[in-house]
Amino acid sequence: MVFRVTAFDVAQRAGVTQPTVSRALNGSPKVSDETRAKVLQAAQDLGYVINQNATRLRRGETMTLAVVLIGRAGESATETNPFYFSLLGSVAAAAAAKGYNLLVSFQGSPENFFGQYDDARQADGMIVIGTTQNPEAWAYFRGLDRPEKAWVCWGAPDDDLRWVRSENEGGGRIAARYLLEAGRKHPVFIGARASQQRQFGERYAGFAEELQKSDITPPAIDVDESLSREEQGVEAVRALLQSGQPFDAIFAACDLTALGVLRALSEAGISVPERVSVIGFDGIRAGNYSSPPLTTIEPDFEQAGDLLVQNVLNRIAGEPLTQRRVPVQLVKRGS
Amino acid sequence: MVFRVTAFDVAQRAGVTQPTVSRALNGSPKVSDETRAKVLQAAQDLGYVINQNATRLRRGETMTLAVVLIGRAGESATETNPFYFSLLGSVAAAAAAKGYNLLVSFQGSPENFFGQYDDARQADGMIVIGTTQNPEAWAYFRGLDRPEKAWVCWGAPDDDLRWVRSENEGGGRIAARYLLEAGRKHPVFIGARASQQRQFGERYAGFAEELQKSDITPPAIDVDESLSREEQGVEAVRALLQSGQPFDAIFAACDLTALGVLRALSEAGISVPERVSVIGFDGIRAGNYSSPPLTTIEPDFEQAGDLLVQNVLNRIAGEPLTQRRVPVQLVKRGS
DNA sequence: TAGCCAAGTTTTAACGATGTCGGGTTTAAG
DNA sequence: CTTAAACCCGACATCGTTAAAACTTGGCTA
Repeated sequence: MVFRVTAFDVAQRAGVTQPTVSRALNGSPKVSDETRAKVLQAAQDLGYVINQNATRLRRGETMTLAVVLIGRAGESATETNPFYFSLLGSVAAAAAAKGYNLLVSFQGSPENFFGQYDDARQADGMIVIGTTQNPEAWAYFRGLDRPEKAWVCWGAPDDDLRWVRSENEGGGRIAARYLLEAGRKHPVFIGARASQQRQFGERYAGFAEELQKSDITPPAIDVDESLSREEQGVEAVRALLQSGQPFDAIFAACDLTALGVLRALSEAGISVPERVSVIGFDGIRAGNYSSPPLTTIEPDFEQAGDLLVQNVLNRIAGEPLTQRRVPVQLVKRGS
Repeated sequence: MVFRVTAFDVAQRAGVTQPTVSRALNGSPKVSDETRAKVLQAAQDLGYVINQNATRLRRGETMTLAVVLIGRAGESATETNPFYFSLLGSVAAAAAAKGYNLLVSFQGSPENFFGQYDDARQADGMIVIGTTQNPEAWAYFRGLDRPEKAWVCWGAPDDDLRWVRSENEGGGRIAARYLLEAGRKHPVFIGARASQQRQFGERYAGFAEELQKSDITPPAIDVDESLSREEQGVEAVRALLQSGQPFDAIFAACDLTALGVLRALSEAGISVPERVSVIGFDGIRAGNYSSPPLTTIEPDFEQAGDLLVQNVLNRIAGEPLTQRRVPVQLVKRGS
């Protein structure tokens, strides 16, 4: 067994009692500068590191947030969407800035999440990030609006959940203006608009609203939500081609779908962006490597992380959610 | 404050003492079936969930592993390489299977990692995943081979660190055979072979060894390690073209580099795979979306996670590392 | 000089679990 | 019928910290 230095050891060396060490190190005002200096010196000499478990037991808080990543049924979130990695990185940065640790889970049934993290006091709050393509996972969080439960989610299939989301309508409008400026006359939306994915509906709404100003009513190809996002793009393009309706631009509900769209168009011999413009939503890295590189609407990842963390901290403090919309911007690439 | 049920409450309801509750729930043989049933019933009635912090303080172990993700200096690991997301997902699955929680960090100086996680008893062991392009971060782990420190890393710039790696030489040989079978006569290796990235050197070694059997000595384009992996591919192709040496196949040290290679070749008007075959290493998702889709050597991610976790558990138990090589396989796509 | 206040400490008591020890019951052996 | 060995379970100590209460000082007021 390895020898560990406790606050008691520090106290002995500094010639004070152990609680004084605690107060000195925690910056309590009720300790003289002289004593504090002695304690700090002793702590440094001995290489003292606080035992977080003792603090947590005593204080009843963990300074830890749990992040639960939900992929499609039977699939890890890593396979479902690389977007989540960016989001996770941003959440990690925001949590670290606030002094919080991050516990992540890619596994387990949602029913157990609270037992494992919240009830067992492993985390003070919980951030849920996942695909709406896993409705069973979300079912649990629906109606879990009890005040003592501190959680916030990204996206969310329902408006009444505690979500943080992109400025989807604004993003849709940006996409519309971009396509109009590129001289497109027949834009089409592809995405699971009618599904549980509220964000997609919002994206379409902004898109349609903006185009309406130019007297264009963009058709929307609703897709089969049981397919992967990418396959959705492929299938939608096939359906679109078969329908025979004219189109010269596609706004895909998300980047993975847009990549599927690019593939399907390429296979059909339709050149992008010459004959058809394609724009996605999310700003995933793979969009850089497609041919042509994917133009997209990208949320401000840093703010996304900040808002998720800030809002869950609000919940922990018993306060309501504050800002919940993440601004987006157009990233022009080649499509 | 929210009411929480403790083992003491359960004990009262079951009509036993609190330590008996502990024994009953932990499956101690020293408790009668009858008593155990009473305790279990009481626990269920009250919705008892154990307080992990108390257990951890008492037991001195946390059942938690820390994962530290290291990106390029000033960059989050999420930006550096999407490969890490797959690895993280696999580690999470393996840890969950062993009953371990996962604490992740994308931040902080390596000097603080042990203080934060190991010394403060927030984690029993540590898994370091990161790019060799951040030498300062690795410097700390060098020489940190003290037996009481339980850590394992992916990749690693030095052979004497506690690493887990892909079957790099085997992968190099597979790449070589693949290119030979495709009828290629002038294969080239692109990658920071001479850098601190040991894995790249191994990939080249296997590649060269296998080609040697056909009396081919593949040239290697060593690249500037200060560039991103992708830029390395771009620059290497430019250098290659400028040198005027003939080539009809490229084995890139990693997928991001391969994607850079594809881009540079495309810009130079060289068709893939007609004039030049390209093969990468890592199996990142973005390789699916390039044009053409990237052929690559992919490690078995599940095993990668298992081995990282297993080896760090070995370290925790004071045992040596066991299997450390992750098998790889060829993923044929279009390049 | 008694009385009081404030500052700085020590004392004491948790937080919620686990492990050791020992005694009381029951069962089996003598 | 006694006695020893299992077998259970309760009492108590403990992990390392923080918070509240009690207690010293010294300085200042009345």
